[in-house]
Amino acid sequence: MITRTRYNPKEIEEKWQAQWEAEQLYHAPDDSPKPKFYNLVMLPYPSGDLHIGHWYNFAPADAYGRFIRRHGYNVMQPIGFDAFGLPAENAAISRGVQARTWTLANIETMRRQLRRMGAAWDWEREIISCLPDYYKWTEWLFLQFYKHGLAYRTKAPANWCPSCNTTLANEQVLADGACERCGSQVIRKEIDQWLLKITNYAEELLDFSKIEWPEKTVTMQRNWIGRSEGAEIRFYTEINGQREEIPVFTTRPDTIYGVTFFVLAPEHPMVEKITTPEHQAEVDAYVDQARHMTEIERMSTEKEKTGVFTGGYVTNPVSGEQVPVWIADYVLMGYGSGAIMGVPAHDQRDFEFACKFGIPIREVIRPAGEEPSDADTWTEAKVALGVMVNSGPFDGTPAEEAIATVTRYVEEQGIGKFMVSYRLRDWLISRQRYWGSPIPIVYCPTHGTVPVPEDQLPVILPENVAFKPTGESPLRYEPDFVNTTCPICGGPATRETDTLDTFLCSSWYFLRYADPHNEQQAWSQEAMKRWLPVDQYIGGPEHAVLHLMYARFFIKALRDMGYLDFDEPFTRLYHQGMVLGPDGQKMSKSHGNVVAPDEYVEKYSTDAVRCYLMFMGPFDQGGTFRPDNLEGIWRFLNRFWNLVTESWIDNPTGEETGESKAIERLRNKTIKRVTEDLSSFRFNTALAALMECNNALIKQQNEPVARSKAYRDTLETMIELLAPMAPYITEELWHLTGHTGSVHISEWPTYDEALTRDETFTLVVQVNGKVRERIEVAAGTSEGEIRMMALDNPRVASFIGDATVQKVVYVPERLVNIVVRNE
RNA sequence: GGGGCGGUGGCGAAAUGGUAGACGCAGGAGACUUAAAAUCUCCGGGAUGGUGAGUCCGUGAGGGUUCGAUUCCCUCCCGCCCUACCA
Repeated sequence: MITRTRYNPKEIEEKWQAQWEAEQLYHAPDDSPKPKFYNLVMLPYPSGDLHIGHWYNFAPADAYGRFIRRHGYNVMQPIGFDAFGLPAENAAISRGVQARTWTLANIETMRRQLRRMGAAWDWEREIISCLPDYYKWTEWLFLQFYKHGLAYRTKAPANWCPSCNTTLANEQVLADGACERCGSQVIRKEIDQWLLKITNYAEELLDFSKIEWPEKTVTMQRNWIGRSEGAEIRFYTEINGQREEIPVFTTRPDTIYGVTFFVLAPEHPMVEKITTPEHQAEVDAYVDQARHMTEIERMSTEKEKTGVFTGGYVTNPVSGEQVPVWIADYVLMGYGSGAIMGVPAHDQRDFEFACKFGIPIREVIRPAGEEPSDADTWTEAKVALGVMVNSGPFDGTPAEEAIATVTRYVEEQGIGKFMVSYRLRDWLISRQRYWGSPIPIVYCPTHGTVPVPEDQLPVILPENVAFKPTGESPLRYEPDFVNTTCPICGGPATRETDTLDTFLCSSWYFLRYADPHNEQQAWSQEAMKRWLPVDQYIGGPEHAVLHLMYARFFIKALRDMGYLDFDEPFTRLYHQGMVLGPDGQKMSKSHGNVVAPDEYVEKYSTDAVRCYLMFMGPFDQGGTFRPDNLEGIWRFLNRFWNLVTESWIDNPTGEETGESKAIERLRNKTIKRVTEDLSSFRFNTALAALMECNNALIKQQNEPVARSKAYRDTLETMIELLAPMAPYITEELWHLTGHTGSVHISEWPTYDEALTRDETFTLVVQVNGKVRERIEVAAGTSEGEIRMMALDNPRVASFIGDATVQKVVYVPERLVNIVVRNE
């Protein structure tokens, strides 16, 4: 027996939150006999506020996890915090609070917000990457990479942000050369740094055959790795009577006879040797100028080509011709060999360079059927493949064979070889910052670089540090941290004071969720077997090439070290869209259009906000947050609440029956629609189906059928179907209608395919493709009868008139199209 | 420059070869109310029509394939996102 009540979100949300936690309803036990499903969202940074973007990611992901769980899976849906990183440090500098204190306070706030969201998080598995029980294993992982030769230290040009006083990965520098975090202009600087050899895995990372990922993400990773096939050809010169070779990488060895100049990157070691005294000053000035630019600036295509002649010459090993050597910043030290052969006729960049500096342009490739022309009159390079011309013994080699022929030739002559080059570069992981995982390395005057023994991990990050605007890690000024003893000889030694890129922390956190409290190991083999890989990963497309590639690299490297036995971390991946501010612009503080979800949770309810975000439009497309539209969901939830409670009041026992076939059909159709929609992340149409069902039931609320068992069953089914999206209201209604267990562990409703079909259907009759009549026809009527009905229909007949019927197209249960022609 | 996604009522959208606009917002009219809010009922692409049955037009523009195109193909326009001297 229930009494009439109003939908009171605050009351029921708090009640069920407490109840679920007391029951540990969302804990995924390690010993369940059910099949596992690992449903993962990207762990948030603890900024101290769970913003609308988090909601848009997490709420639908949660609905999906809940949906899967109802199909009998042991769903693991963990949450944690990516807690190292710059904002904490900036807060420490600007407000004088400790980074750790600030971070942990933020985590506390976000935990509250995450709970209120009503997602089925398994809090037992929470991880916080800035706490020693987690970063101990991040350090341990670094040591494994080091021991297996995948971590190395070298002097490397680094992107350096003068404002943040830190190095940045290429990926963290914006296209205009600005720092991703603070927007200041990034410069280049050479310092000793640690890198991981992700390039060892370039080839394997190009294999996406074992994962179901969005095509666009696969494409982005493929482009990022940037594999190109070509040849290395060694040009040579003589300096002080010594033969010196300078290799170039080219994808177009067939253009070798078109080489009219040679370019070195300004940082190329040969620059010093090859420059003649009379060009020294000019070259020095240019090199110096290049150093002050970031790689991003240098790569800007907008910029006009610059460069200077070194005075030196090299010999083309194929043609024997001597060409001048220039230096120019459009040649990058980090790609290929840092030197190129200039072929202005057939490469646009070389063409622009040659035009600017008056270097000859020589045509050596001619597309089939094209007439010879004067290269000096060209306005752009001819980059298409073609027959080799002006190429000595190679003249006449057809387009299809040209590249292979020249490659084979240079191999035979021992002056070059076939080569694959990648755009991908090693991953720079050193950060001259305090708030990150320490790098467990000690520098000993006698033994050099010594890894901290594993039994001495973790190297603890000191908690009280002084920040100085020196550009070096504050750790450098912590004598208790810096000064240590050598693990080998026990003599005085110093610690590495750089910390690890936070992308390292997030490259393995999903492994730790499977075994979060293990004090002996980063993870156990049993935990890996039980939970990994991740079945469904949901997060923003902005991580397509950073996090998602680093994580793939980690899994492959750890597999090769023997710590894992699978190849890919995330089997299926889905990218949600972006929520825009009410003005349709990207949300940002400067625009003043940031939406705070808490405000709407307060005004309406958690369920309303969750459902609104899912109803907004397709999940992968995002959309504009329109506060007015929340009204619609709010009304729906209230109307549903009222319908259920009133129905149970009016008909407490539910024993009466009546003509209810139509209701049964509605129930089955709705189950089918919602099930199919949720399976493919179409939350918007799933909710629309539930609204339609609700509207249909409300229409019949005062009719006898409302007292039927079928009507009540349909309402119960609706509670069950809505539960993944609106967990609180459905749980309350589930109990109000007499159930005892949680709706969230009830079995997902099933439907009878036969009952999803109506007894009649509307037959559309077209004449020449235009709708002319609609006829209600009983299901199962034969095709012959239907054709007859259509042709005999008086309205249809009037449109046919005297014309001759050419053809009658019949689409079962849908339409008849009568094709006629006037004589 | 390259790659991707998108363009449908006043607005968010639905329909992926078969009734265009489901569902929802905003709006209008009415009911209830002393009144307002809430709630409920009805209306709603455009043109045309004794504004009645109906007819014609309509999914960014143009063309094509098809009995039939929002959906597939080609050309173009616009918007957003990613990427960018990678030899």
